[in-house]
Amino acid sequence: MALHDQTRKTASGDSSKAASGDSRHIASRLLGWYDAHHRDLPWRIAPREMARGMRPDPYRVWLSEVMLQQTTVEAVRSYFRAFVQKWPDVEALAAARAEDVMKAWAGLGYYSRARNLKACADLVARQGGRFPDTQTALRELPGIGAYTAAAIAAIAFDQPAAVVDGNVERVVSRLFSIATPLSEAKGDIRAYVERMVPATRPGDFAQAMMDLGATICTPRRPRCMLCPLREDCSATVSSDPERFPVRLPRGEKPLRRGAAFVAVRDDGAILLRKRADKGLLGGMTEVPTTGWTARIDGATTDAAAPFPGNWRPTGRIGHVFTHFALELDVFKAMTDAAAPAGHFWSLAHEISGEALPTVMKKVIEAAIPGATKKQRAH
DNA sequence: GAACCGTGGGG
DNA sequence: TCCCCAAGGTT
Repeated sequence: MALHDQTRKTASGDSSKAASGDSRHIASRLLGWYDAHHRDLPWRIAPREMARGMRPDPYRVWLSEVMLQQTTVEAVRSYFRAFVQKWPDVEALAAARAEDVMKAWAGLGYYSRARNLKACADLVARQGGRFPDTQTALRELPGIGAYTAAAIAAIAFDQPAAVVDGNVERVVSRLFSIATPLSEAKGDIRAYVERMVPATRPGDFAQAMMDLGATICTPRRPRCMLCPLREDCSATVSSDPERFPVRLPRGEKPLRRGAAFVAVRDDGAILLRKRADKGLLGGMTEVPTTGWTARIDGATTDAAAPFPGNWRPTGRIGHVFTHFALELDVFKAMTDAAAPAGHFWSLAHEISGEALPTVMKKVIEAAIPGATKKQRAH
């Protein structure tokens, strides 16, 4: 695969350090920065503790890495705390009910991660409770792809794996001013990283790259003046770092519409049902809705309501998913009917604990303000 | 390779 | 308000 021209540049006598591609130099400088400026994270063993021989718990590394897929550190913190408190090790998670795992994951998004997490825990527990320590073996577990396998191998098992995530892609594409679109440049970026990975402290190197991307080499307004790789970076020297990485323009998000039905019993219980295990919001709980392309007219509404009743409009909510936006007209009715097949009544004090994705909490809040908030005992 | 799959925060 | 996009994986 075609590496960029940094090798040639160096060989042809470019005396400046910029874009010199001195991989060893970059790694050691980055590790020095990491020792002083690393973030303190609940799943991380700090450099000083690593030096005293402490090692991260593979279970916690795995759990955090899955939670962190396409998700910010701040969003993950409270979920990670709750998970390790409920399920301290992989055997505990394997013993848990899948339904409870979905409930604990509710709100974090990308719910297939939760299903794969549970499936992975079941597998690992069945095989003795130890995670595999190689990239290849890790890669075969559900929910673990190229990135996560490399991250676990490096961080938990001290292996010199090339860990390439969005942060690393951004840092490297700036270091070498990679002008080809990111989708095409991934191979080159990986090759650069493979050369940079140090023989010692590969896990800290991986985390250092990601910390650098998250705190210094940010997508917008990078803090180049604070960057330990400033003198190695072609983007700060010769151009505008915000230009990299180059991304292709994305398409328009279509708008879908539908109606949602909040049936309320006299005691405040709400009628819910479980979604199919696969696809959008798979395995999560919802209130009954029409299809999400439906026209909002009387016929559609009556046909899709869970039962005939005095459905009254009570607002409209909007929600944006990865590849479409959704508007739901919310209808509400009081009833004392029995739950139709496939549905169940959730008592008022249970609603906050249900496996409700955010869009469904919005729907319920539109009909009954405060219904999804945790009740304070008094 | 491309589509699908959530949510929240920053600018 | 709107746009960007984050420690990606699966099909």
